[in-house]
Amino acid sequence: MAKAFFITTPIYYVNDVPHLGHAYTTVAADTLARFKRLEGREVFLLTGTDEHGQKVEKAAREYGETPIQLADRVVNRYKDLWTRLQITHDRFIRTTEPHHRHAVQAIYRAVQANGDIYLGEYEDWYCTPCETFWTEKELVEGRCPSCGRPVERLKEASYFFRMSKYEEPLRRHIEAHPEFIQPASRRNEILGFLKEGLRDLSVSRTTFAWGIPVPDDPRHVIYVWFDALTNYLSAAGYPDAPGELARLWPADVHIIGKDILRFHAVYWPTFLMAARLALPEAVFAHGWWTVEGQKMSKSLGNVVEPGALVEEFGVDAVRYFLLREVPFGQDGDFSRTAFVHRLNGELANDLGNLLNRTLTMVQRYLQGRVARPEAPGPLDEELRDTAAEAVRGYRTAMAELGFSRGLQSLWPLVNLANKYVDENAPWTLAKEPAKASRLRTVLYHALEALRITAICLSPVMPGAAEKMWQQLGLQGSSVVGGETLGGHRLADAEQWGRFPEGTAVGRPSPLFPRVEG
RNA sequence: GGCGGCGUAGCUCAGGUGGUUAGAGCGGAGGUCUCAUAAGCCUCUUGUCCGGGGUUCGAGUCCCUGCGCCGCCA
Repeated sequence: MAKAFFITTPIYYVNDVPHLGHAYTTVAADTLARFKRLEGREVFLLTGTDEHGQKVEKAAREYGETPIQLADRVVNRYKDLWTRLQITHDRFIRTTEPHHRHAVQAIYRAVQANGDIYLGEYEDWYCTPCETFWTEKELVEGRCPSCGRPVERLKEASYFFRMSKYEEPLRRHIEAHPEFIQPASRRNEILGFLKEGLRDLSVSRTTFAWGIPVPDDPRHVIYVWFDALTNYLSAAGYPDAPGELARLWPADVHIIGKDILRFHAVYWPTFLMAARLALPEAVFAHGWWTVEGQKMSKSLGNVVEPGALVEEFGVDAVRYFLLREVPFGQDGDFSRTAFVHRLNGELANDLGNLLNRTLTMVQRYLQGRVARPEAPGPLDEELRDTAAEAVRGYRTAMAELGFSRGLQSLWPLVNLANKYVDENAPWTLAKEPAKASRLRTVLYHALEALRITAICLSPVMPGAAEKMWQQLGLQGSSVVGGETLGGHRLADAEQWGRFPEGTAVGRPSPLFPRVEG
């Protein structure tokens, strides 16, 4: 069976309330998945939740629930949001699944069998009331960052992973594979981190119980990152479904936020090396959103709730803004004015209005019927060539996860189509019977630009693309559900002149109504 | 403190290996069409390219230095 294009999001901490950052990562991953399907690839998109750890244990106690009861209840916050954001994941994994537990213990044993696990002592700052170890860096003025009380130096028995052994192999791998850590600035950071030397890593804890027991020593729970990262393998069929594993692993890209880069670019690959498993092709760390210029935080009360945005502006505008506003990999700012500008300027005025005016003219001047174009003149050829260039730029950018560049490369086509309509003035042609053939040609080409644009936009704005498709009178599809438009592929956007003659276009209806600032 | 990066029009940013009048989008000013979501289209607007020094026939682009900002690490 052919290798599927395997994309992952992180698994999100089940007890967190989903915010803009979660939505961003997942929308980006979904867009890449849809783009790859549009290219004709078989895709596997994985997301899920991280459900172990002390915080869940503690929260459950406060609610008078068991940890799994809590997880079962709050996991729906993510599932519901992904439905609203039209995420087309193939699998939603939870680390509390028995299969995952089995996989984590299996990879632990594999690492152990390789001689890379040993018993040692973990020492750090400990807060007794919170039953939590903190690193020097996490302390706030030398006190517990959670409760503010004094901490003490404490040791506990812990199993260690011989990560230091893999410092050099990892460095060589990163140097030999420039695409392994993206963007390049993050790659440099990791190389810098490696330069200071890798220490062995504590991979078990005894201070809490809610986790996966260490095989043969159940007093210890496996370190949360060892547990969490393994989801990428357990969801892919490791260790008991070798056929599925071969179809999926290695992952083509782990899409993550920059805050968890080190776990993915250092810990994870060294775990895999020790378990004698292939490394993922790439880890792509995106940036962070501020809100109205300020850091998002609970205390500031400015946490953006993605569901509310979708409610107010629609899922397509939200997805578009997130991917268009900021080059993927860089930090960005989410502001209401910026959002409204993008929505009104690019989606309503440029794109939506182009669809609307074109369809109105086809209805009015051609009785809604798409007719065969005559031989192309210079203006027609310019539009055709611009379309080809737009799709080319789009395709290149999207394949590199350059979502913003990908969308940007489409707009010269949208803008030229508007200009093309103005220059050819169908409303004037319509007054002269002798120009009937030219009139049909001009409207045909305007529709053709819209057809191509709809195909290219479908990974980013599935719902809007589908509405465009329907208004254009083209054959039905279920883009929102993850299908491509009418089964159309990117190849269909690369060919000019495929709009079927005789099509009866639909009634125009504003695609993106303008909103008030 | 160590390593890395950045500082270009009001705003956000492009500007491989140095070469004629430094660009885009947004914003702002004016004009124009009427098919359209008070949309579209056209024209125009401004830059000590952070400061200083240097290399060069020639530097936004290379080197040194100062200032400011950011990231990773400690």
